[in-house]
Amino acid sequence: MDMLLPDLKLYNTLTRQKEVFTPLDAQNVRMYVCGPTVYDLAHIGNARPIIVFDVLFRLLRHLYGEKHVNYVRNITDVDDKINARAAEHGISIRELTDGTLKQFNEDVAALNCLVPTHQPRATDYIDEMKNMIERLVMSEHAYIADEHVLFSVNSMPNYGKLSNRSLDEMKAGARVDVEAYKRDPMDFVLWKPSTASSSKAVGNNKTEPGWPSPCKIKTPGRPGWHIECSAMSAALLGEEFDIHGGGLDLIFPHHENEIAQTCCTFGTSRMAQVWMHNGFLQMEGEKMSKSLGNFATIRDVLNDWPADVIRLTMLKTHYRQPIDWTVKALDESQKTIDVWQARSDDSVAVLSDHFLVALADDMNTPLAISALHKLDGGALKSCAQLIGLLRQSQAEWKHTRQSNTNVDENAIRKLIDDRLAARAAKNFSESDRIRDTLAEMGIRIKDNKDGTTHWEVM
RNA sequence: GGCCUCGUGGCGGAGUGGUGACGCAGCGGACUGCAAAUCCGCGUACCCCGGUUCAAUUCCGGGCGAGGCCUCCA
Repeated sequence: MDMLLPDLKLYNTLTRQKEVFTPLDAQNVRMYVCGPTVYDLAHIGNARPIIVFDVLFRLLRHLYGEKHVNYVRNITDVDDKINARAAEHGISIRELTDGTLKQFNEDVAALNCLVPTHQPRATDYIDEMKNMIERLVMSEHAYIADEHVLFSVNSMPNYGKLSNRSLDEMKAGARVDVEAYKRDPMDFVLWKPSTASSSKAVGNNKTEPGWPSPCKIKTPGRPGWHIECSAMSAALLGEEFDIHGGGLDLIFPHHENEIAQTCCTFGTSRMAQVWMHNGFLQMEGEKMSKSLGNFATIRDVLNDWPADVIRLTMLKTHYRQPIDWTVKALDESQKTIDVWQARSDDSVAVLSDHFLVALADDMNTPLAISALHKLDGGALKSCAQLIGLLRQSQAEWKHTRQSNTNVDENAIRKLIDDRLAARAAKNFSESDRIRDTLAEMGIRIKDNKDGTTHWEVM
């Protein structure tokens, strides 16, 4: 049993440096990561934070014990994009979000990600949100205007600390029209009114979702996006917790606003100790977008590549760096997994120090992977499994690989037998021709010393 | 315009104030009828210009280049 527990160091966006991580309570290490808005299939870029923080979840469980890590990844199921999409498809909002959430859970499970401790849905926390909003209004951090409730950024001296920008700078750079009811252009919405008329599909449960509003506002309304995460994290992890993660793009305004809401509601000086942000993914050197035609859902990618290949490709680049998602990189990863599958076994599990130390150093997965290349047997398997790789048996892996091509085992066997016969007759041109035929089918063969021939999917 | 990243060999990608990680590709060898796989062996890489230093790819300053955010995009 390996007893090495290296110091975990994490890069903190708040301080812009790597820091030794000390949980507020080692018996209950708490992490919150912003999850998907369930209006459509998640794309491969969405898979990056899912996988990155899954690795961190696994590492924390290793360091602090499985029962002592509390990981919350929320589901945003109230949002204008959802309303629009439901109307477009002529289905109810709940039908859309239920269906999309089911697909998301399937995709994430297929990527070998552990299920978080909690996966709260925003609509189950409306009361908590309203409660926070009322507290914020009472303490004059928020105000009511035109049936909206807005957070007053000027009420918070530290506003902008996470993204390191001052209110003056933000105003100078503002590029959007400001609604007249805002006291300050940077004030953001905590609650907004819902109107049936603003929806194109009136009736049949397709109007904007609405709940009784807080603060004696008569019109039913719905929460702003930022307040969801503040309410759910407080409800499930408390007023202060350890790690808050998400994509780089969420630093501003989403996380900045979460901090403002949470700290001003509870009178605390911080929401999370450590703020972590993953970099973005590009497709073959270009930004992924539907207009460029290089948009891929997790499902699309899973259709072409095994989960281990996708995970390894994600983890070959450090989580804070941009990734260029290419077929070439995926191909390389597949070769690597093939080799690792052949080299690993279920013998005694030993975690490599080099591997663990690399992982503990701000999740330096590229360095950890380089350590993996030097391992074999049970050590390779146990280390790889710590980051969610090599969880399939060799037989399962072989099956996974074969399922990517159309293999007809009988036909292959027949060709191999024919080739063996040709070789026995020293008819090498014929045996080479058969080998080429097999190669075209995506089958690679090896002649063993004992005269038999082994085949596998390329 | 403001804020924040980043520029390492053919490619991907770590790291370090002073013995050129690691993987892929490539080359040579063993093996093979020939291959494949495997094993062994091969690489004068650190954007440019200054500065600090005995010594800089690594620290500091400037420049050039790329990307992200400032729009409820992971």
